[in-house]
Amino acid sequence: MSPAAPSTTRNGRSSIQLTPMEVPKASDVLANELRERILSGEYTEGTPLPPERELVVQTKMSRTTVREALRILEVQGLVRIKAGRAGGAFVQRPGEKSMADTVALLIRGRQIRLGALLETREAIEPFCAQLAARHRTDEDLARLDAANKDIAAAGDKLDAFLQANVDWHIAVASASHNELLSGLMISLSRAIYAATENEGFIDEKVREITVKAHRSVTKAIRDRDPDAAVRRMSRHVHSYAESIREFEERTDIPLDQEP
Amino acid sequence: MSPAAPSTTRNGRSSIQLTPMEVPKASDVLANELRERILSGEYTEGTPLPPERELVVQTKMSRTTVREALRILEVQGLVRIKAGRAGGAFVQRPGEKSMADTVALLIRGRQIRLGALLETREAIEPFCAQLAARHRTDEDLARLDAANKDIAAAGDKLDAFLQANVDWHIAVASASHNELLSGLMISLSRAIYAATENEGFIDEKVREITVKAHRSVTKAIRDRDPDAAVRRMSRHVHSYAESIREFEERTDIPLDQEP
DNA sequence: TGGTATATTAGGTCTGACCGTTAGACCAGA
DNA sequence: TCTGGTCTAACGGTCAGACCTAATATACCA
Repeated sequence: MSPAAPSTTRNGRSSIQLTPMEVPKASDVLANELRERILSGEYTEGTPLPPERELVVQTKMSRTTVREALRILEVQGLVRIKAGRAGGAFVQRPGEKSMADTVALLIRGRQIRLGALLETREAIEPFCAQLAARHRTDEDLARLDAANKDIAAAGDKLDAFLQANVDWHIAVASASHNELLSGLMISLSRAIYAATENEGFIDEKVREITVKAHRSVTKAIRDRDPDAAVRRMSRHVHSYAESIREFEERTDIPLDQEP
Repeated sequence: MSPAAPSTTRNGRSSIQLTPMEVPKASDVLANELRERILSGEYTEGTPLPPERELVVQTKMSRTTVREALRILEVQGLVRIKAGRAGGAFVQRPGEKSMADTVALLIRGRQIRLGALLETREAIEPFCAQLAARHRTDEDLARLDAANKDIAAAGDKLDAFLQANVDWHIAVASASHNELLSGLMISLSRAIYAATENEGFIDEKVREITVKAHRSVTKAIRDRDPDAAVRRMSRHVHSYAESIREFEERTDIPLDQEP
């Protein structure tokens, strides 16, 4: 007797079950192959892939297909494509940029509230500060100090203030020496920047408080005091978020509100 | 006299200054146009874009160009392309999936340490639990309970245990009702799952502790007790991370270590 | 030596054709 | 009435070949 003979239903039919099958497209096959080689480290950063016409010869695929595969990798941030002689597809490791782009798409596409962005920052950034206090280098400190200087020098120029503000937050994230966290923070910072740049709530007082808070967190990081860093950063981002929330209530113009 | 007449240099040439200009590719132009329309909500989810050949007529571009534009949007998760009759490009909002894919690429591409993943989870998840305790619905609770049931029923089947584990963590994230945070957690959970599924450190004791911890966090969420939720979750993910770190030291096989 | 033409090599775009898959309608046999 | 076969139209997927455009290497000339 066969060990696993398919049983039969009332129709007398075999009850073999199949799952929906996927038939990959040629361009996907090539893209996957190349992606695997890039991620495995077989091609190091900056290595040029063969020219399109050469890939056509090697793969026996049409140029259309080859180009689609390259376009996929380009959008995923795995290659950078240059035109002209000595051009071609150059291997690139995905960086904060592709991450930030995806986050930006998610935020716009899902109409994520500004409040949710601020909440997320409240979750991540204190921890970043803690790690920064543990792992900071002198170079990290220099960047923090530079940002503090810029933000003090910004005066009442909103652009300069916001830019220096973002720079400082990114410097903290970088000092954590956790690339994933810093990538997230960079994405978040950009998104919050974009969402607040046209807001009128940043007045003299907000700027003053921000400068002070940044300095005190910077000091904790300089002194390698993780507890103080996490506490002060937590307080800072929380109060910043609160003042934005208050401002939104006050002005009664809730933007990006969920339906 | 003309108000802004360009001065002339010794060459007799006009001294008009131009900044470096970018010449976008045709496919990018179309992709940007369509992306803008999708994100602005002009096309709602599920609406089909015109067929490729129709876009060719409308845009006066070649089919090659149109297809490249659609491919870009597909990779960015903004459309889903189906072949066959009544096929075409259907509008899609970017979701956790595209986020998770990008995170996965970043992790592999940058060779991010498992330790960094665990750190990141330690940063995010306690905050998720806190929000979950505040905003949970009964539906959220049902999912948590279901995951708890599955994890208890998993016995010593590693697959089932890990899957139920991930389900529970995702359920917590969803209960926070912050789509950005939950998207991040889903990406993270998948990555940690992928990095630990072949590890032998999950023994009887680890499973037991995990089940208990999940239950206690679930209770805090059920009781709408944010403080307890954040405290217990923090303790749970921290001790989990610690035991992985210990295991890695013990087995002395540091994987994905930075150079 | 230094600028300038020219050739070469790459990607970017276009055309037109054909293939493969799918939904739907219709028909024929059990 | 169910089941399967067949046909057609409407899609995306793939292909081959051509030409355009940009960037650069290189030879050339003042």
